[in-house]
Amino acid sequence: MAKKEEREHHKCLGLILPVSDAINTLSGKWKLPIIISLQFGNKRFSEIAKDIPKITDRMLSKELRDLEMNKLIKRTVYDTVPVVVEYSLTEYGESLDDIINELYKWGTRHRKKIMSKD
Amino acid sequence: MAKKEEREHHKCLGLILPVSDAINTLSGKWKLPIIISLQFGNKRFSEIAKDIPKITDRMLSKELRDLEMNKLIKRTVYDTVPVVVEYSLTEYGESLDDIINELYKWGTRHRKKIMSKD
DNA sequence: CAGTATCCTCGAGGATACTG
DNA sequence: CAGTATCCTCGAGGATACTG
Repeated sequence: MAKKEEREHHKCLGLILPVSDAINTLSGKWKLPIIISLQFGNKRFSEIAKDIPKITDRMLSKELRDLEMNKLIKRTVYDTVPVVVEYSLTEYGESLDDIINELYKWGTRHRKKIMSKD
Repeated sequence: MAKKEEREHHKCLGLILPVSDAINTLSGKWKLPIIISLQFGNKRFSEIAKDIPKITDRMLSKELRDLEMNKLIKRTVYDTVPVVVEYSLTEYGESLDDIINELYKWGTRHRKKIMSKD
């Protein structure tokens, strides 16, 4: 009967849609690396830049704005002389921890697999 | 002392590099949706296409080849008349389960957050 | 230090038509 | 059914120079 396939398809869609949402919000080379850098503490623009290999100022600036709009990080300007700008994870940004951990575990194994082969 | 920052930076890099590897291998709109579809059982080309909203034949074909090259899925041709082609997850592909689960959990919450706001 | 402005490349992804 | 071939768009991301 076709009923079963239909039910399966709906269960499948129920997984695909949220996963696609996550992919869209976290897409690109830099968003997760930036989050990871901030997991090690609040940081200033140039400190994040130093943490992430090959990122350009332009991309860092762009992605920080994007992450801030999505409430994943917070930008704080301290009214000192000279001005200090600090970025930090929001609680929402911290909730990415589990995803990052799983990506880390899988990526580590994958890296080994690739390295050993070629 | 600078020693501490250096150590922190290395720990940070140790996370960023494998995560970036994972991102590279799984990049794009379609790879994880395809994997998810195959988590529900072995499927034929057109069955996967039906599962995934908006994917085109061209992209499905391209991504299937890519996933096969990375040993995440397996393509089997049955020598029947007419020929039947079936795709399945490899064990390695199944190891993406945890990542997908975390993305699903986070994506579900994120979806709700977005929906309620605008 | 913390960015912005400008210009550019290239590849992901879509549209459409076709095939053994 | 299971794709391939061709053509095209657009935006992610890089390079470089500049600024309060």
